[in-house]
Amino acid sequence: MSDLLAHLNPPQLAAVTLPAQHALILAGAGSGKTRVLTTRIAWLISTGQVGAQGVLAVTFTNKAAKEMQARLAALLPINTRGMWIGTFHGLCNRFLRAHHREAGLSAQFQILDSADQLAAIKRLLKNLNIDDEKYPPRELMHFINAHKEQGIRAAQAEAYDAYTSRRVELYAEYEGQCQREGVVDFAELLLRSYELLQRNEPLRQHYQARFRHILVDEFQDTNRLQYAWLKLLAGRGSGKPDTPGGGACLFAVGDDDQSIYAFRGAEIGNMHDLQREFELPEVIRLEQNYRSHGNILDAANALIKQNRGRLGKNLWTEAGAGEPIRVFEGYSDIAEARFIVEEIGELVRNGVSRQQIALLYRSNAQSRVLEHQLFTEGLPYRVHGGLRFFDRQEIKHALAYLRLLANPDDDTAFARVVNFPTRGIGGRSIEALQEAARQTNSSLYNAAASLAGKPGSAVARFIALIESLRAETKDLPLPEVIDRLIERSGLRQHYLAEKEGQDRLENLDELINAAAGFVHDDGGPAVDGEEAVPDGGPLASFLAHASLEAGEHQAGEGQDAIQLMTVHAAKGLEFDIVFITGLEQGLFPHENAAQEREGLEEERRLMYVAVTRARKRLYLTHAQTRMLHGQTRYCLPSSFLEELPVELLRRINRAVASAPAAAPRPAAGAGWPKPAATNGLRIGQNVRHTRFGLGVIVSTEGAGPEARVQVNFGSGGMKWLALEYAKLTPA
DNA sequence: CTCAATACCTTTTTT
DNA sequence: AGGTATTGAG
Repeated sequence: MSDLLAHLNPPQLAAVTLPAQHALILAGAGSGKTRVLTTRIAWLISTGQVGAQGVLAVTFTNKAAKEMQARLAALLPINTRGMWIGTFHGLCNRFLRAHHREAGLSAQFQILDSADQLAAIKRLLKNLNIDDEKYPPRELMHFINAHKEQGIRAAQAEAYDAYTSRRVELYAEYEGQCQREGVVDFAELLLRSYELLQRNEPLRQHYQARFRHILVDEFQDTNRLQYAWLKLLAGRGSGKPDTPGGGACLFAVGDDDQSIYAFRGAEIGNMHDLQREFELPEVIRLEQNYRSHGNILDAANALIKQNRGRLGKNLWTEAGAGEPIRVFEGYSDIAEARFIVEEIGELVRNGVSRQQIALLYRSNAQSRVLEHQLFTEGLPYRVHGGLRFFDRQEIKHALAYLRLLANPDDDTAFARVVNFPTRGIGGRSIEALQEAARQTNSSLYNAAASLAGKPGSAVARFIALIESLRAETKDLPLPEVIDRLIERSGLRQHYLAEKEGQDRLENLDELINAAAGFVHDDGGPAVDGEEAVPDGGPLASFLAHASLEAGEHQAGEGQDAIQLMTVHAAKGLEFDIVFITGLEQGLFPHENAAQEREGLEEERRLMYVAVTRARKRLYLTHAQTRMLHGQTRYCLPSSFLEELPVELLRRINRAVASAPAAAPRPAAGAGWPKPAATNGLRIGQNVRHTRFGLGVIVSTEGAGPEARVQVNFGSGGMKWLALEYAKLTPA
C-alpha cells in the first residue's frame, strides 16, 4: 500500500486517493496520467473499496488498454483478465455479445470496419439504383456515422431539405441492410449498447449496480454518444434517479489542450459538461511534467496560451531549462530533409539511439522526402501508421471466407470473395444475384444457393465450395480452418502464381499463426453470480478481434530506427529528440483549418502536442518551397513560430543553406524554383500588400498590363491580384 | 472476364 | 507526384 503511493507528487496523490466521488483530472502532457489512472484502480481495489469486477476502465486505443492492464497486473496480485478494461468499442462488443438477444442481434454478428462499411454503402446505393455522383458513398458514410455518434437514429434525424431527407432515407435503408446481414459498424456497437442500456431497465440496473467506479482515459476525445453512455452507466443519463445502489463514480482523466480529434466527432465541450452536470467541486490539475526540459515546456505553454476557453494549466518541471529550441529554414523541402538527416547523422555519431529520434509532420505526404533522404544516407527508419495487418487485402480476403462460414448472410464478405480468386463470376452474374436477393428479401448467399439450379454453373460451384468448407472445418481448431480455407478457396494458388505474391503468402501464414496464438477470451470466469454467457464462440470472437484490433503496423518493431509519423500518431509518445517539420503556413496550420478560429485552435493544440513530445531537444524546421500535389508551392513560415518566445529559440542556418538566397541556383538544382519574371516580380518573392500584409508570390499569369500574380498571404489566404491595380511592394 | 488507360483526388484517424 | 478507382478495349 505505502509502496503503491510512494513517489506520487501531491496532486497525483490527491487524485489517486480521492474519496468515492466524481472527478475530473486535468492531466498535462507528461504529467503521469496513466500512472494516476492505474494507481487509482489499484488503490481502490487494494483498500477494499471495490472488487475487481466493480471497476470499468475505458480507453480509446487498444494500446492504451493493454498498457493499463499490464501496469495493473504489476501493481496487483490479482488476475486482471476478468476485469472490464478496454476500449469503448471493445467493451461494447463484449456487452453486445453477452446480451445479443436483447440487442436484437445474432450471436454471430460481425463487425464492419470502415472499409467494409464503405463497401456496404456502395452496394446499397447500387441496389437502390442511386446515383453515387449525387450521393457520394464517403459523404453518406460520414453523414450516417456523424448521426450515430450523436445518438441519432434515422427515425429521429432531422431533414431540413430534400437532399438531406433523401440521405436520411438512405440512412434508414442502411440500418435495414445491416440488420438483415447481421453486421454492425463501429458506431453501431456504441449506439446499440447505449440504446439497450437505456430501454432495458433490469439490465441497466444490473450494470449500474455492478460498476462502482468508472475510469476514463483521454476524456477530451469522447464524442457525445460516448459521454452519454458513460453517464448512463454512472446512473446519470436516464433522467430519473434510478440507481438503487447509488450509481458509479466517474473518474475522468483528460487534457483539453491535447484535444486533436474534433474532426472525427470529439467534443471538448464534454469536459465542461462533465463539470457542470456532475457538479464537480474542483478539478485536480497535474501540471508537473516529468518529460521535457524547461525551455520546451515554456514554448508549449506560451503557444497554448493563445487558445481561448481553456480550462487552464501551466506545465512546469524540476529539470533545468535545457537547450534552446533549434529553428531551421531550408530553401526547399529537400534542403530541409537534407539538414535533418545530416543533423541526425551527427547525433547518432554522438551516441544518440536512433529510436529516440522522431520526425513529425502534419500530413502523411510529407514523409516521402524525409524517407528518401534517410534512405540515401543509409539510416534505418520506421514509418508509423501505414497499412495494418488486418487491413491487408489478402488478410481481408481470407477473413471474408471465414466470415462467410460464420454467417452466410454477410453480403459484404460474400461480395468480396465470390469472384476472388476469379472463378468466372463477373459483374453480370453478381447483378443477377443482387436482383434475386432483393426480390426475395434475402442475402446474396441465399439467392446464390437457390439460383444455383444448374449444377455446373460457376455460382453453384462457389456455393458448393463454401458448403463443403463449412462441413469439413466444423470441428477443426481455428488455425486449421484458416489453413484449409486458404487452400480450398484457391487463395494460396492465386498468390503463388502472382509474382509479387510472396509477401502475401507469408502474411497468410502469419494469419494462421495469429489464430493459433489467439486466446479466446469469453469474458473471463463468471463474476458475482452472472452466468457465463454464450458469446458466439471462438470464431466470432476471433473475427471481432480482427476488426477491433487491426494489428500493429509493420515488422521491424524492435529495430533501432528513426521514428517517422504524423503529429496525430505521436500523441502519447515521447522521444529524446524531436523534429517538427514542414512548419509552414497552409501546411501546419493546415489551410483547411486555418480559416476559422476553432480550426486554428485545434491546429495549435496539435502543435502543442508535437512540442511536448520532446524530452531533451526540439528542432523546428520549415522550407521556403515545397512540392505539393506535383507542384512547387512557395511557403511562409508557420504563424506558430511567431507565437513562441524568441528568447527560447536559436536559429540555425548552415552556411550552405543560407547562401542561395542571394545567389539563386540554376533551375536544375534540387528543388530550387524556376523564377518566372513578371514586371520585376518573380515566383517565390516576398511581397507586401497594403491590405493583406506579407505574402509570397506563388504563381504568375499573363504579361504586361494583364499580368496577374497569385500570392499566398498565409493566414490571409491565397489571392489572385492584377499587377496593374494591386499595390504590391517587394518585401 | 481481364487488363490497360484514364480520371480523380489529396489533413489529421481509432475503433 | 502518386496512388487509387473507375471506365473502356480486347
